[in-house]
Amino acid sequence: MPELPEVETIARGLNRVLATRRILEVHILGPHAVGQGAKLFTQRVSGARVTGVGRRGKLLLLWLDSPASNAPLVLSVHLRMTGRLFLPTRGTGADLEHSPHTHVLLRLEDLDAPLLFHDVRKFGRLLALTEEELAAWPFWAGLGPEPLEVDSDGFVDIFKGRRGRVKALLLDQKRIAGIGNIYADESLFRAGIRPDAPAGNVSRQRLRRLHRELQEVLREAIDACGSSISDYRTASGDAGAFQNRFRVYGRGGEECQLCGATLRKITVAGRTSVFCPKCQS
DNA sequence: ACGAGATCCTGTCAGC
DNA sequence: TGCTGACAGGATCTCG
Repeated sequence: MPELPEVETIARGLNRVLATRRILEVHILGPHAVGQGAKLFTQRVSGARVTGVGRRGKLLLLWLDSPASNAPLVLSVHLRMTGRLFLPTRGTGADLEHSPHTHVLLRLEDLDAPLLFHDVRKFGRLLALTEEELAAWPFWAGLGPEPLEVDSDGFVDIFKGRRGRVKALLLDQKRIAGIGNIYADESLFRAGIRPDAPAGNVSRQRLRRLHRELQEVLREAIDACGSSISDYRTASGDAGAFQNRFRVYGRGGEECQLCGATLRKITVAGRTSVFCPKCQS
């Protein structure tokens, strides 16, 4: 599931290859993938030049100079569960160009391989927006701070006086952007906080530790090019490596690496959550 | 303000 | 072998 480190890895990889290139052709094979309708999307993206690729939360952002618009446009891509935006190479994903799960195909100047949007579960969406439209998009406007930019005090304020469970707040993109199930569970384990702890009951000191551990696990995961557990791949189609360093995610029933206790699996905020009953309180 | 549950979607896997 | 049901989860919605 692409979360902040995975989207960051894809953005960096795509930026190296796509920046300054012009999009020559737009092929929409699965119209559901384009939230605003295929016609407007194609009109805006065709002929546009990519000026840069970035990220905000879990959103992948391609900045465009488009002949269809006087002002810059942004191509926003939310990968949700199984979405991938990548350039197939001979070794990786070349066969996916003709996959029934490839919903958008972009041809760029001076690139043999097309840029593919591939998404088995069809939850991902692409939007080509003006900056005004982006600013007016409720999801965008409501995004919380970036976890690698928010300072300790700002982070602690997210939880202060709240009755919700600490993991539910971590997953809420309006409170803090870019965290999903993997990095919520991993950071809570490292900070010694149960996922179902009421946020208001967690001490300020412990929340400061969560801030440090969250930033640390995100940086480690970015350095490892993200976690590949099912469909996620980097922009060039390679697997990430952080899945080999999970301490709790996906390990329910196994022994805790720190104390040997059996890791418990519960549901919090509708998500499977794994934690150590001895190390996390 | 919060939580629980349903929704969307399909590949994978356990169980019979 | 082949079927069935559970499961995975990000965002959004409704209901309590």
